[in-house]
Amino acid sequence: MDVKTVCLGMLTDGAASGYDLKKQFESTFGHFFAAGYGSIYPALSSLADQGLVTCEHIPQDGKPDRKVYEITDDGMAYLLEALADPAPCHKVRSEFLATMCFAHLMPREQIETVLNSRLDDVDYYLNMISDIESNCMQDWPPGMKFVAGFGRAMTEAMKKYVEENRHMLTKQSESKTAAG
Amino acid sequence: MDVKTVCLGMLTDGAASGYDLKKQFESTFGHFFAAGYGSIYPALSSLADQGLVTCEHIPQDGKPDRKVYEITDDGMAYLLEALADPAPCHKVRSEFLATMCFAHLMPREQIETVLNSRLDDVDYYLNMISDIESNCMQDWPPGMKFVAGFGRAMTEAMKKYVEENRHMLTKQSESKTAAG
DNA sequence: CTTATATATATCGAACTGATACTATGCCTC
DNA sequence: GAGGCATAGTATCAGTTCGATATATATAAG
Repeated sequence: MDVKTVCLGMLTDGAASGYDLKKQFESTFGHFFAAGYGSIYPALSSLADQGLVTCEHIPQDGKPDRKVYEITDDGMAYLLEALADPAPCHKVRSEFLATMCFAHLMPREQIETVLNSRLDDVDYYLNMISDIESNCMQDWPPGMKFVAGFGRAMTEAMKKYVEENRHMLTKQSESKTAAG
Repeated sequence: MDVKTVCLGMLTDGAASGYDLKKQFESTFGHFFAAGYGSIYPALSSLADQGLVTCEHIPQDGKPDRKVYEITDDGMAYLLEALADPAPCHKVRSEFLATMCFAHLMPREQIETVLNSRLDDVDYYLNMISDIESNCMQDWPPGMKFVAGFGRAMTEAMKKYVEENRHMLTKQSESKTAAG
């Protein structure tokens, strides 16, 4: 399940351009699967080369052509095959936790800053997920509801844990006294 | 905070080889920051080139030399600078959730398989974290305790959510009837 | 009149992933 | 005692992905 396959899946909801997909990655998919132009455009080109999508060039005044991609029958078959993976992974890559492993090497104030920025990020995601849940939920399949709820549950668990356990990292005795 | 910096951080706990670090990535760090040989060895070479670590070749019978790396004063300074990032990220990349977005395109049985494999994975991580907490916690700085607890809290939240909400995805009406 | 934002494309180097290769010892099993 | 697997130890490589940047124009805000 790479960016290519996820783009293909997004196209089951209707034809779209790379720009459209990017917006969806930023809003709906952003909290569990990020992708930038550097992944999306090559993915769409490759899908078109393989005949899994068709591409219609729609000219526009001044702006570059809009390239609108649509999934084909072959593309649908390919997608269903990809969805048959019995054990799709769920990976976390956390520079935050990596940093906190070395909290004993950091001054207390720096630790507080990092923890606060994490909580800011949590609020950002909770807002994003609220938007998903309130604005667009009607037209979406039940899977999206499950995924949004998952994001909310995990993000709230993160908030709770950080708030309740941050004191572990900021007991005076630990900061700036690596040698003592 | 890339693999290089994390390796450097690990070396603050004592000199180690690439092989040693890999074992630590698999056990202690695995649940939030994965890295394979393809990242670790180039990272250590690069750190040595920059003078952030020293490398001692220890010959062995039959086996290749053990290359034991040790952090230098420059390396320590570099690490402290890297730790000063005020907003280190925490990213999720979930093929699992991406798959569940398209659950309405999958037969019910396939969805069940995916959910069960997720719960197996959850148990695997809970065991890993229990090992961390019971075996090695004494000698470790408070940051590691925080990080292990974080992993436990998040993994338990995931388990709870999946168990309580999986029914959303497997109502008969939704499976195999994308056209109906 | 300048700056920012939105629309829309595309590329590139650096980083990372996952698999594989190579060598040697030891242990288990058929 | 031959084959397979685990452990110890190194290393590389193709394919993906990330993050930043470039190009071009319209429109809104200051």
